[in-house]
Amino acid sequence: MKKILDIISQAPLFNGLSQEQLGQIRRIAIDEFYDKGKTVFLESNDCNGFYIVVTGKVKIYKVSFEGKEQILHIYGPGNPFGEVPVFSGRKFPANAETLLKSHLLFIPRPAFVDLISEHPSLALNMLAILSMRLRQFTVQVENLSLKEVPARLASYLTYLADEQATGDFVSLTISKGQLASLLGTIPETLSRILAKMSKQDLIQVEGRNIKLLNRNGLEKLAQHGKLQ
Amino acid sequence: MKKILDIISQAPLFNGLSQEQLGQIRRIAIDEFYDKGKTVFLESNDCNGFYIVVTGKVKIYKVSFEGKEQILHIYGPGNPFGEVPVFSGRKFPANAETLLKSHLLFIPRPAFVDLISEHPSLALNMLAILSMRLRQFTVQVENLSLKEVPARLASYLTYLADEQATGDFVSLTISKGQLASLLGTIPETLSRILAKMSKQDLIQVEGRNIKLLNRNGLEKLAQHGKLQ
DNA sequence: GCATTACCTTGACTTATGTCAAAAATAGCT
DNA sequence: AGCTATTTTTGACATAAGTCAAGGTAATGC
Repeated sequence: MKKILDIISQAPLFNGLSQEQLGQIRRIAIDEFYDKGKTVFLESNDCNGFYIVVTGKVKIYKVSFEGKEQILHIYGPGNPFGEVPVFSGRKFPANAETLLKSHLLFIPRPAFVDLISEHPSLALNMLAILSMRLRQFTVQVENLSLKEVPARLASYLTYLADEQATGDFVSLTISKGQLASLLGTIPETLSRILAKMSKQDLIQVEGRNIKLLNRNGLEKLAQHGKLQ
Repeated sequence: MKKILDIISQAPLFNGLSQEQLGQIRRIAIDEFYDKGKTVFLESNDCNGFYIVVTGKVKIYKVSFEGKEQILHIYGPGNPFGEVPVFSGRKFPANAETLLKSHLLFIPRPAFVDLISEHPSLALNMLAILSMRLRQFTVQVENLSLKEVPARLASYLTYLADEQATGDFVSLTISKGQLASLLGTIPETLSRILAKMSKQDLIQVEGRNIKLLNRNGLEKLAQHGKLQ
């Protein structure tokens, strides 16, 4: 119980709220527990609230008619998701599924809209979160439309290295198949490109652990490089 | 002067605001006038406010290292743009350029943040707008990653027909080159696909005017069809 | 009205990436 | 550990869409 309040108190969405206000949030939130690989919602579902990840991991994704999947986001502890229909009405824009056993909080729409109307800083926090997501989407569209798969991969690897702050060692937190889906490609293509990048001594792959051997080369590739 | 207040009073962002509040907005807004084809901002620029289109048209776009352009949005009268850095800080996520001679309002960040803190409905309006944009981005990512160009085009044409509510006649409001950029392709490819769709009696093209001859076929193509 | 520019179309060619199939490696389970 | 299921890799092949280049059409300005 204490742990939950810890996590939500550190979430950017609740940044700057008082203990009293956090208590209000906790009181309207409903706990939901999911096993790995379970659907949280589908894009056809109606929505009357949004979710926050307490523990675990959730992917937000679209699927084509032919069955190809594109991951839009992967969210971990502290991240809210499914808020779009709270403010714009209508259905969810995509599907959500757990990647791990997960504990989620469900925040019902009406109670949250009341809260946000009372607390301007909550509204500003939510505006900041949605703005960050718009920013991420512009990067994703840019990557999909203007860059080839090797550049997207290089970009992801250097991003991960920065995030994990573990020097030139990176460890994937998702399977390579899921990474392919996140990068907008398929496992076969990703596998081939990892092999090529290894052959050119840009990286060294051992399962999910990847060592970046030539950070500079990767960054160039991420911007505009070709892989021969 | 009266006309400007008319336009901003009808913008979804200012939905439900009183005359007094609209007057406040007008007072903090700064008029800017641009010729066709002028840069409003670049993604490297710092931001201390956002814009609203009064008249004209603005494209928001990214450019690859090789010079290929991807349009993210096209905004007309009443639409705000460039709000992302107002709430998330940092630089603009993309570039903005006028497609027509345009009259814009620039809303300085500090004054707007004050207003939004005072008026919860303004905050909720902005949340609704950002949510709609996130929704549009999920569609754009889906289109780029999971659909081929013919499907994207068919999707755009049926969308336009619905929006223009002019039966099966559609008229492009942008050049075919810009349309190619919006769909994430190049003019040559778009031209070929328009020719193919004409040959299959799906559409009939005369300059920027397109007649949809087989709405059902186009809708099927938009979902999962192949064009032979 | 004509010239200049921008826009659009068509053709021949290249290439990145997807498809299908099968083998290899890894992870998970009893 | 040993077996199964999943994930990953590799190969041969197909194809959508990009590149380069040239010609045609439409629009704009003097």
